[in-house]
Amino acid sequence: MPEGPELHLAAKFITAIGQRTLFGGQVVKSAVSTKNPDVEWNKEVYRVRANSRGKELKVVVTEGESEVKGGASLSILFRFGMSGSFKYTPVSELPKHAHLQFYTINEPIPMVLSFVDYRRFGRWEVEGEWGADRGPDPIWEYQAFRSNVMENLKLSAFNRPICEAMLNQKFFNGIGNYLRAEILYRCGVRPFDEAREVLSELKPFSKWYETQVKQEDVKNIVKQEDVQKIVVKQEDNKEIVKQEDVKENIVKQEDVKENIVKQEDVKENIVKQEGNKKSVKESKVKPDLLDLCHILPKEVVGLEGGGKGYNVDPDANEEEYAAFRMQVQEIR
DNA sequence: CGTCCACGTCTAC
DNA sequence: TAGACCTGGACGG
Repeated sequence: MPEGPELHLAAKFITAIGQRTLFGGQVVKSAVSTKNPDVEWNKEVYRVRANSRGKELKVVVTEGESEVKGGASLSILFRFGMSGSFKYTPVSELPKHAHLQFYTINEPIPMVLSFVDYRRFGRWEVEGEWGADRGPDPIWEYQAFRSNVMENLKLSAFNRPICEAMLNQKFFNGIGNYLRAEILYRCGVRPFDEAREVLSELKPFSKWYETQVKQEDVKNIVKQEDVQKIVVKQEDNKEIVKQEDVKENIVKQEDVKENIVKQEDVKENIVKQEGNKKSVKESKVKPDLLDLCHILPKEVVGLEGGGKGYNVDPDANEEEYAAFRMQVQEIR
């Protein structure tokens, strides 16, 4: 499933668990996982935490009950492929396709944190570094992300339709098939316009982001957008997002100047254009395509847009944590 | 039963 | 720039 936001949620999930839970023993690899390396790690007690960058996630294990200077540690870099996820379950309910397993100690019930990946397209590398061929994270390194695109528009990577260029992880690390479709849809850019042409029109520094930083008004802008944005359910989402649909439906556009997108077959998902124009006027600063590469993933993660999403507050109390754990034993 | 489809890379021609 | 790499769910006959 995983695009940038899901990797980020997975990292938060792992870290939240790691703050409460002691792990111990070996890191176990499933017998069927032959392409991925063994993880040489066997400590009586260790901690886990994780962080993510685009479509990569790093798990760090450190020896002992608390992180001590000079203590042994090891990091594992994951790419999730099409179906990777982390799950936290009782050992007695070890998920099918759990290809790498971290076992707890001292929990009421023995628990296991697993990298689950039924298609096995996912990869991990021991002590792997962030992919040198992958760009900055649009959520957490927005300025760097934007410059990386704007300063490289001359490259042949931008010689292609914007919808293809947006899957290039060298520039759009964390953007996948679903996000690129949603982003294009939201900013009314025709998917098959040349990337260079679309992007050359943008400012090197985001007007939207400047406004965001300066004024605390931002919330209002975001709110306004939220009000008339249609929350597309995952199922409906798939409808729009299929490549074929993109081709067939988004290609027809009439009033380019006003960014009016006519999508004919995407019945349930048409945002009324009137509403759109209105919002553009009211909010003055309309997020551009690159802004949306920042905003949309952020919304998915639940940092914006009304407190939806998993509440993985590391400082939550035990009760909240228990509830959270029951609710979300899986984050993709 | 069968065919198609899936939030992603990889590498071989 | 096609396949290859995988499992399994949805849906058709």
